[in-house]
Amino acid sequence: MRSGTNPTVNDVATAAGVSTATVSRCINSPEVVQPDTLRRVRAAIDTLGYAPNFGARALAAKRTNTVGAIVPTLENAIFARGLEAVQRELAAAGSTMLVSSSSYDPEQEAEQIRTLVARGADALLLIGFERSAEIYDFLDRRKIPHVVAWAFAPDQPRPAVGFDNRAAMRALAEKTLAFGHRRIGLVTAQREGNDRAQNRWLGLLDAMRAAGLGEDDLSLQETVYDIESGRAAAHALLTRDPRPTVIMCGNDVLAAGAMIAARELGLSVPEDVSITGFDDIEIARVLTPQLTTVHVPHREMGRRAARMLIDMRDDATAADSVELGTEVILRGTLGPAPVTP
Amino acid sequence: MRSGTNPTVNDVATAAGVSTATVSRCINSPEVVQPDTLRRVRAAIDTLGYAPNFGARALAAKRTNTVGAIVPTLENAIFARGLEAVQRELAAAGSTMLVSSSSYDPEQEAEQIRTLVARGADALLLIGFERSAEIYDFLDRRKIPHVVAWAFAPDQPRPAVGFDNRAAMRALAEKTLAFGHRRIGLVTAQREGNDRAQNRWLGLLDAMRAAGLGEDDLSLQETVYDIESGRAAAHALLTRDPRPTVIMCGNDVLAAGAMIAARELGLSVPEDVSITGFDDIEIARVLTPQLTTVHVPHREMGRRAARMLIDMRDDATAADSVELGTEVILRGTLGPAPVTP
DNA sequence: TTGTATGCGTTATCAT
DNA sequence: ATGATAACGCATACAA
Repeated sequence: MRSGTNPTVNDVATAAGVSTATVSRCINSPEVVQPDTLRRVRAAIDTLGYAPNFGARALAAKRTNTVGAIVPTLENAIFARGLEAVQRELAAAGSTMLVSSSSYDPEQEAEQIRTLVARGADALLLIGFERSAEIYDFLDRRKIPHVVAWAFAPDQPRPAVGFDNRAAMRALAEKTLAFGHRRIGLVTAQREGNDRAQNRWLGLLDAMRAAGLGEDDLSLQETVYDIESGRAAAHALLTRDPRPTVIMCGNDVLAAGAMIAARELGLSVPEDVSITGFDDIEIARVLTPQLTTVHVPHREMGRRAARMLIDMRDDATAADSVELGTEVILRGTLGPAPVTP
Repeated sequence: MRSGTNPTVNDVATAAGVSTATVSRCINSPEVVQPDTLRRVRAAIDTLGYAPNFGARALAAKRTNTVGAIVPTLENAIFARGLEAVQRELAAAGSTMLVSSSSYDPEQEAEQIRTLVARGADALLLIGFERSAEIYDFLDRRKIPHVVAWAFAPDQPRPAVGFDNRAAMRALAEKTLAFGHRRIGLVTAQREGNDRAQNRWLGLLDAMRAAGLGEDDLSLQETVYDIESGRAAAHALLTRDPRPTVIMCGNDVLAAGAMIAARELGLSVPEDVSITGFDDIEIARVLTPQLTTVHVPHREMGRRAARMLIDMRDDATAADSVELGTEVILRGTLGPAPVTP
């Protein structure tokens, strides 16, 4: 009994009276070994408390069973919920998830992609399409399977699982316009380098143009994704003259901030001003009144992305992109535009 | 030029006209190599696009520069915010964070601990003290450095960074009692296997006893941590006769659910019923009125935990536990107890 | 300061 | 079905 150091295949092999190769087989393809020896080996593994060494395994098998996920932020139920689904699905397939968050910073994202690849990630989950050609080149040269989630666009060659941000926002904007709103405020994340934000903005413009409005009818504030910033941005919009009759927000978190801004200014929602969000996370239902938003199937997206990642890693043949549907959820924060100028 | 396969130390060594050992040194302790050769080697690394193989490195160095973190859930700003801090701090020290979530399930947590250890995690971040002796034995035998976060108790031997859940809840309860509340409802997570929930409950009892109340004055509902469950649990408490004059919740998410329940029942907060939370996450400020809660320094906790993990991994000498302070935040949801029976 | 040589623990190839 | 053995790519003790 060697103590102090962990048991190895060798120890197990000796204990079970077989070769190391057989031990390895018992672990990786038990179906090819005789039931009898399998039992003996497993017993040895148990009594010795053997567990394969990760590094050695990765070195020999050229695979880590690890997939990396890089999200813009963890502090947001949107990605957290999706990631939880990713992790669950990966675990079921024997893989582990490595996450990191880029703080919505392309530079950091690039660095983290490199780090995760260096850490031996077999595949990568990325959010949104927009990133530098260098990074995509890097992934392609290294042949790292990767899927883009939270975004979908028919013309994008890379495997993706997501939804059409532009169409979804357009649908919401059409409802909004149908309520008679003509002076529109938009609180959005920084659009540069963020195709989701960009497309939501474009979707809004689509609807506005179809209704005979132009960019002049839109006041816009770019900000980072947190409640306080949403509040500040909405405050700025709501103190303009003329005041927008509706504040559409790039996500529910910003919308929650906008609700606070309205409260501060003594404006009632939706009588004085309407507010809309995007994502339909839990916060949408705790606001008073509840938030009109776009429902996005985050869990489903996470699951599908994980499956795709696993398939791509095993098959190497590029998977087909998946487009998921979204749904406009009408709740109390969206009402008719006030008639007063 | 060998194509199709990644360059190795050997390739770099040949290209730079040095030995593999020197290449290794250039990467791991550049200060011991001559500036001139260092430059040559770095040039070779660049042109070849060399990156160390993770598995080989882990195998040879017996270290992965990876630390695992297991949290009860990712779908909750509480842990998400802390984890983001952990990740940031680890990254600064050249380590990567492996996360997984246990869904508040001890069995899953145990399995994930084993998985992360098998994945070569150098150290582990755990939430709360309470887990089976087997798991602690496992960690001790394997000599896996680990720190417990989100909890602190003077009598606990294991390194921890957190706060005194019991004292914090007691402080909040004292404020509540000072508002005249005598019939108290508690919505808590399942206490068994969750020392945080357990201690918050005990803290409440401490305050109640000090005020001359007993367990009879407390109605209690155990539930899982999400808004809908919080709503249901609070609904159950609020339809009891006599109705509690305050619903204290194990965290802000449950409190958000309680707010919905109150709204459903046509009860105004805090005129008809007061509500309190715990954690002070963003949701606390978007509720109307804003939520009275206990502020917990999540980011600070994450940072400290990460530092501790790194120190323990490098030093092996057990670090000292850190107790962080909390603060009762009085906001609109806590008011005087209604006088009507 | 640099090079040589060996070990790290597995998996996979090729026999048997 | 099982065994022997050669990679796998790097770090490091030891030599020079």
